Amino acid sequence: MSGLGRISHRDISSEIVRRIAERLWEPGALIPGEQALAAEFGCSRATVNRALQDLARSGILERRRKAGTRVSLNPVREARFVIPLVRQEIEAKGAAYGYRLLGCEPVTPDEELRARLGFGKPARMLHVRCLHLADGAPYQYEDRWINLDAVPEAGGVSFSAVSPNEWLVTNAPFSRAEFIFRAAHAGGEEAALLGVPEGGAVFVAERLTWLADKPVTFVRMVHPPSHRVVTEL
Amino acid sequence: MSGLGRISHRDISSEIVRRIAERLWEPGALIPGEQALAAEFGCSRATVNRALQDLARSGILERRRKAGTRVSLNPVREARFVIPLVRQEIEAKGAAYGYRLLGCEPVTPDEELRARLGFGKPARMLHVRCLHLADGAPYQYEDRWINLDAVPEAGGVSFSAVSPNEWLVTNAPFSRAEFIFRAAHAGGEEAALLGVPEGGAVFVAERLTWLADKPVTFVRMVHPPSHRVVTEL
DNA sequence: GAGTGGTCTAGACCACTCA
DNA sequence: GAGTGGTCTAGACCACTCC
Repeated sequence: MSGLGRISHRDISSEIVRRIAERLWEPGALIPGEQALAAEFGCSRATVNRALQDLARSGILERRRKAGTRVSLNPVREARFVIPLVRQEIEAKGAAYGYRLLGCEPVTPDEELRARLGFGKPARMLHVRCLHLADGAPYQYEDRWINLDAVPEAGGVSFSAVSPNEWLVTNAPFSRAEFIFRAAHAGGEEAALLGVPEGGAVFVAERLTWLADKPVTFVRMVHPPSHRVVTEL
Repeated sequence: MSGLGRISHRDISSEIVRRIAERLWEPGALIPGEQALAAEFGCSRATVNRALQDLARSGILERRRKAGTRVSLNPVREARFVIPLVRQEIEAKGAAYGYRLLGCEPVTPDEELRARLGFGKPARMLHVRCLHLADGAPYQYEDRWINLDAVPEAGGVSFSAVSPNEWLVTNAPFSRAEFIFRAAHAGGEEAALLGVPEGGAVFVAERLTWLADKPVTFVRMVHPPSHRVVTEL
C-alpha cells in the first residue's frame, strides 16, 4: 500500500495478490466481504468492489452473491489473443511491410469448402491468394475465399495494392467468427512461397466469419515455424 | 434503452455499439464526452464512464485524456481460448484419459530457461516430464519446470498418479501468465512418444506463470499435428 | 491554462442465493 | 429471511495532455 494519499483499487488488488501468494489466503478459501475489506483498508466499498471485480475478471477470485468471494481453485480458464491486421502486426515488430498478390479469380466453391462454411447451395465466391512480407522475408501466405453474395463490392476490387485482409476489415463487418490454430506440413506451393522445405512444419491460422448467419469469408493464413502467437493475462 | 427503471451501463454500451454499427458514428470519429452522454441518457457520469471503459477494454473505442473518446479505426478483434485441464479437454471429447509419468527430478535451470523466466540468480527447480493419452493414443507431451522457491510443496509430490498440470492448478495460484502457440519440428524423444515421424510438424503451446513477479512454472505442451485449438467469437 | 477522462466517496437500493 | 455482491448516484478532486 502506498502510504500517501488515498487508497487506490490497485493498492487493494496487489495487497490481495500478495496475501494469496503468501498463502495467507489459500486456494478455495473464503476471503473477507467487501464491507470488511473497506473498513480494513480505510476506503469506500466501491473501491474494494472495483479491485475484487478486476481480480475476478482475471480469474484469480470467484465471486457469488451471498456465498462471498473465494480464491479460485483453478484460475484462468481463458486466454485472450489479439488479432491485428497483418500489416500492423509486422510494423509493430519494427519491420517494413510488403505485399504481393498471387491470384484473384471468381470460383465456385467445392463440396468441402461449402460444408465448412455451412452453405446449402453453391455460391459465387472470390478466391484470393497473396503473400505478406516483413523486411522482404515471407511472413504469411494468405489463402482466402470471399462470398460474393455477402460482399458483392469485393468483385470490383483488384487487391493488387490493398490486401484482402485490410479491405475486408473496413468493408465487411461480421457478427460471428471462428478461429482455428494448428500445425501442418507445408504443401508444395506454400513451401516455396514461405521459403521453408516442402513438408516442413508451418503454423496455420484459419478464420471463418459470418454476418447474420451468412458466410462472409474463409481465410487460411500460413506462417513459417518461426511464427509465434503470444498472449498475456 | 429499456424504458423502465434506471439506465444501466449495459444499456449505454449497447446503444453506443448500435450507433457505431449503423455508421452514425464513423470509425475514427470523436464521440460526445462523458458529461454530454450522461445528460443525454439521463444517468450519472460514473455510469457512462463504466460503459465507455468496458468498450475501450474490448477495443471498440479509444480514449485519451483531454483528446476525448474515438471510435477505433481498426477495432482490435480478440479471440478467447479456453485453457482447460488436459484431462477435462480429453474427457470432453468423449475419450478415456490416460497418464504416464516419464521423469521427475530436481535440476538447476540453464541460462536460457532462467532468461525466459526472468530469473536473476540460479534457483532450484523441479523438471517433470509426462504424457497424456486419449483412448490410449498420445495426446500431449508435457515438459514442465516448477520453481521450488515459489512452490516448495511440489518437492514432496511424486506426480506418479496426479499430473503436474492438475496438481499445480489447485496448489499454485498465479497472478500473471503468458501463453505462446507455435508450430515446431518434433525432436527425437517427443516424436517417439507422440508417434509422429522425427522432424514432423507438431503443435506447441507454452505457458509461463508468475505469482507477484515470482516465476512459478514453465510448461511446454507438445501435440501431434492433428491437434486444433478452436475458438468462437 | 483548460478540458477531458480517471478515480474515490458515501450512501442507497436491488438481485441473487443460501439456509 | 438475511447476507452478499452488483450497480447507480451526485459530487469531488486529480492527472494527463493538448493548445
